[in-house]
Amino acid sequence: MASQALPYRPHNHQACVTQALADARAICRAQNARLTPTRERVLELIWQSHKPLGAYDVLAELTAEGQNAAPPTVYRALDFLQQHGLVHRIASLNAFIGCAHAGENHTGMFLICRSCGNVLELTAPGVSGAIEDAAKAESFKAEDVTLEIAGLCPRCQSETGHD
Amino acid sequence: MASQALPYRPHNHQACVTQALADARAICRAQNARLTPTRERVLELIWQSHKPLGAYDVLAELTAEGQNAAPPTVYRALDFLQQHGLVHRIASLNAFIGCAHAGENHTGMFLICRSCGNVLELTAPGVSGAIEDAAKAESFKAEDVTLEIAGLCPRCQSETGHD
DNA sequence: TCTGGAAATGTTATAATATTACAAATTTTC
DNA sequence: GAAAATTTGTAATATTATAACATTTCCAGA
Ligand SMILES: [Zn+2]
Ligand SMILES: [Zn+2]
Ligand SMILES: [Zn+2]
Ligand SMILES: [Zn+2]
Repeated sequence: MASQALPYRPHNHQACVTQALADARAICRAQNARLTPTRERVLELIWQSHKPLGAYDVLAELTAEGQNAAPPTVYRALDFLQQHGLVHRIASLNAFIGCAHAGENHTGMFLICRSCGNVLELTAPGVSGAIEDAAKAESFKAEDVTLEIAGLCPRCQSETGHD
Repeated sequence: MASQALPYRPHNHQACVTQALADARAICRAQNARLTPTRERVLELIWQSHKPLGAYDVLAELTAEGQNAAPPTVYRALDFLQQHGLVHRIASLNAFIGCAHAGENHTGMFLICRSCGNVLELTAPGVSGAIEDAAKAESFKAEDVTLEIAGLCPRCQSETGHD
């Protein structure tokens, strides 16, 4: 069996964060986009863990740090990060998570554990292909796909199984 | 080419509504669930068209009709209808639409036109299968799938093409 | 037909998420 | 350095959803 994906096992998460920030800087530089301090800090907060964070959770952190922040501060930063493919919004949770495939052209598919809250972002060509085919069969021009699967991650399945 | 799906062409929509209500009554009877007047009226309002309706749109209608309605009135009715598979919530729109496959065991896939607002609910076995495979590959136990495709419906594509 | 419990509804208040509008400051471009 | 564009500050408000508790309606069993 393949080793479990990152969110599902202990790992040096700081490495995830560092890598994500480095990627983000490179992507913004390449796109001539300004990763300002607030935007970068919001991205870092979003990457705090593999669990999605609500906009108002981000806001609370910024406020706690003494930043002069209001809802538009956060939503603007999140809009910027979304537009540059650095974070995703999870519609079924009204929350945001760092993109695990920033820079790659991809359709995110999210496995959301209802027990521990961790989210794994996948790129599944088979799924994307099947979706495109289904849309094409209806002559529908697909532009944006929201695909979110709620359930139990491997770790949480085994835990309940041991009760 | 196959004829276009219902939402995308003129049709006797009242027939859709009548059928949906008849199906709902049968399903509730079979499940020993009470399709009370408010619940039935909410379902009928949701079926008003093939465009999703917000909870507060429903509320406004009920109020206009002189019903003594508050947000919980609507959300309770919607919860009931969702639980019995009669309506779906579209997470990316915060809105609700009548289920086009009530009674069938299905995973809804929604094609949402960003221009006209119509939504087509599909059942695509190929897509469901691919999603299950992808989840299984991560040892993830999928329980609930949110699949919403935003784009342009056939009608709206041809209109923009003629500009 | 009474009656006790369950289910549904009424009512008020509030929580949680997101946007509008306009002013001020900063950065970039020329 | 001035004009233009972008970003940020600030206050108010819109939109979506839920909590909490009282009241009513329904229905099964006595
Ligand atoms: Zn991604
Ligand atoms: Zn889990
Ligand atoms: Zn359905
Ligand atoms: Zn359309």
